[in-house]
Amino acid sequence: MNRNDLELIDYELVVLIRRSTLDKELGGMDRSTYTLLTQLSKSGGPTSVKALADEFRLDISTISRQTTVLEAKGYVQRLPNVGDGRSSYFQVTEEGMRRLTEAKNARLARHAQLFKEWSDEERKQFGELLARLNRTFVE
Amino acid sequence: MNRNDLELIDYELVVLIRRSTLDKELGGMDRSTYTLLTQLSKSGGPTSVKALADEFRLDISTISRQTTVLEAKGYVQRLPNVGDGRSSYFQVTEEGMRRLTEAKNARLARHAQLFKEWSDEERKQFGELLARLNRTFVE
DNA sequence: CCAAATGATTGTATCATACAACTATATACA
DNA sequence: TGTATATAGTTGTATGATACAATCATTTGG
Repeated sequence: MNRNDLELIDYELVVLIRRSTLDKELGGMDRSTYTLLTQLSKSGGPTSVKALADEFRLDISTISRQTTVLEAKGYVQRLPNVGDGRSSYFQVTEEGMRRLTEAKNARLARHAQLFKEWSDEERKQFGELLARLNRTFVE
Repeated sequence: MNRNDLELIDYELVVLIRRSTLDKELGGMDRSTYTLLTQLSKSGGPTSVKALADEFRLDISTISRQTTVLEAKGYVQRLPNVGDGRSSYFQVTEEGMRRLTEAKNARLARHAQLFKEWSDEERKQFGELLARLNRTFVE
């Protein structure tokens, strides 16, 4: 394994993370709202606080506060979990989906700009490599 | 431009950033220490608080506190700026370099593990694409 | 049936950050 | 040259995201 390649990846990941976390908003929506809504809209089934906490590797209390905010904004609604009275399920509301779509389009427009000099092949490959890295993290 | 490629990149970047920011430490060193030391060790010349703040796009006050911590730990030392009495320059100490090298090696070992299933070509390409993206951000 | 486990909420502490106020120094120009 | 303005840095204060602890309600297992 070529050490230089690893060093480059290491350094560029540090830079990327540092820069990216400076963006407090994603497409005009704060980061936690965007990621939670994205996750809720992608996850097939009903999703509890616990499930979100596991997915994001955040404390249950943190997710509990975030979902409370989302609920207050009307972006998600709470459904009773008939099988377990301690928890409930969240699902994205129509308003939430509308806002998420707006935010996502804003982000895509920005990314289209960022990647406009790249070839189709490069964009495709970059996305695939990122996905592969993320799937590896999970393990 | 293929919208699906952009969507994949968009989503995987969100996931990557979210996951990565959970790591409060990089190679046994907290994130700000690691990034500051890396920057100081890479930047050819003497580096002021202002220069670091510009580079990281953080407030001067934030960098001021971080450098104070690094100085207290003995990882950097302050040199007078003879041309300007308001500011001083920072440089990494031997101890700082030693600790940074340790941390970097720890990170590289972890990355070697993460990327062990990748081909040489994929690692090389991923590093290059990351670097390209980061250089584009700057503009 | 009761003890232990689990999901969620809320209180509290910590940390990274930005902004504001202030100090010291440098720069510009009248 | 002297003064007004700009700039670098530090410190005080506020905010937001987070973890941990305490607590409550409910579920599960012996």
